[in-house]
Amino acid sequence: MPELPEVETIRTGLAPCLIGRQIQALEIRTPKLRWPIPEETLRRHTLHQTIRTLERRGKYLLAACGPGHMLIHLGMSGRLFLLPPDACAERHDHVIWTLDDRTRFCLHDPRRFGALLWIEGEWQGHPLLQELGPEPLEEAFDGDHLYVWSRNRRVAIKTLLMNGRVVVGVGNIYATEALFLAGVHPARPAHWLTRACCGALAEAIRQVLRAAIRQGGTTLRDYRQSDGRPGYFALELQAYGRTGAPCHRCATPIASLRLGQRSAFFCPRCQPLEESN
DNA sequence: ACGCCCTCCTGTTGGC
DNA sequence: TGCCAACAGGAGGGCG
Repeated sequence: MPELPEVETIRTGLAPCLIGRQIQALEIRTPKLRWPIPEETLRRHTLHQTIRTLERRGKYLLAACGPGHMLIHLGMSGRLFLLPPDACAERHDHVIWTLDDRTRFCLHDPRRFGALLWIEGEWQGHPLLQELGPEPLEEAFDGDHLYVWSRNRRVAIKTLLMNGRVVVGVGNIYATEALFLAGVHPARPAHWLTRACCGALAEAIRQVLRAAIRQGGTTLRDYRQSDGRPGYFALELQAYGRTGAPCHRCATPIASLRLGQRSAFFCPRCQPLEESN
C-alpha cells in the first residue's frame, strides 16, 4: 500500500528515465481503474509530447506533458516500473507507455484502486488536489498545525492522521509507526492531545517518513521500488502487523484493534490511552 | 461540520 | 484437498 515514502521512492527512481522523453505510444489495456481512464484525451494531449517534470503531491504523482498533467495514483496495489526490453505485458499491466528511446513503462495494479487521469493545465486547482493538507516534510506541517486540527475533534488521533485534509501521505503503516514513536494510543480522541503531544507527534511523523524514504519504503507484499527491489523499512516496523510480538522497547506484546474499518497496532504499555505525567 | 459507514477490486489466508 | 468467507485498505461519497 503505497504511502508517501513509497510514492516518493518511485518518483525519484523513475524521474531520470521519464523526464525529457517523448511519449511515442500509449497502450491502455483496461478501460477503468478506480475511474475510467480518459484514453482519447490522453492520446490527443500526450502522444508525441515531452514529459517535462514528475512531481508528487501526497500520494499522487503528476507528470507534466503537453498542455497539462497526467495524474497517477497507485491505490492499494499499484506499481510503476520500466518493462524489460523484450517483456510481454502480463496480467494487471493496465497501461503501457512507449518512449522515444524505446523504453516502456507500465502501470500495474491488481486491485485496481489506482487511477490515471488527465488534468488540463496546472494541477493545483484540481478537485482531487486542492483540498489537500500540507506535505508532512515541509515547513507548513508542525505541532501547531496538528494542534489546531485536533481541537474539538472526537475522532481517534490515528483516523485524524490518515485524513488527507489534515496532512497528506500518511496511511495506515506510517500513522501506526508515528503513534508508536510518539507514545500515543491510536484510539486517543484527537481533542485530548496537548500542544506538546502534538509537537512530538508531528516530529514522529516526519522522522518515520524520512527513515522510510531512506529505506526505499515498506514492502509488505505488492510494493516494489521502480527497479524491482523491495522497500526495506519493513525491517524497522515497530508496531504495524506485529500483533502478539514483543514490543521492541518494553517487551509487552503488541496489541491490535479496529478503528474505522482499519486495523491499528500499538504497545499497551508504551502508548497509554491517556497521557501519563 | 463532523463522523460514521459503504464502495470499488483481487490475491491471500484460514477455517472446516 | 477443496471450497468459501474473511481480510487487506486509499479515499471519495453518501447519509444522519
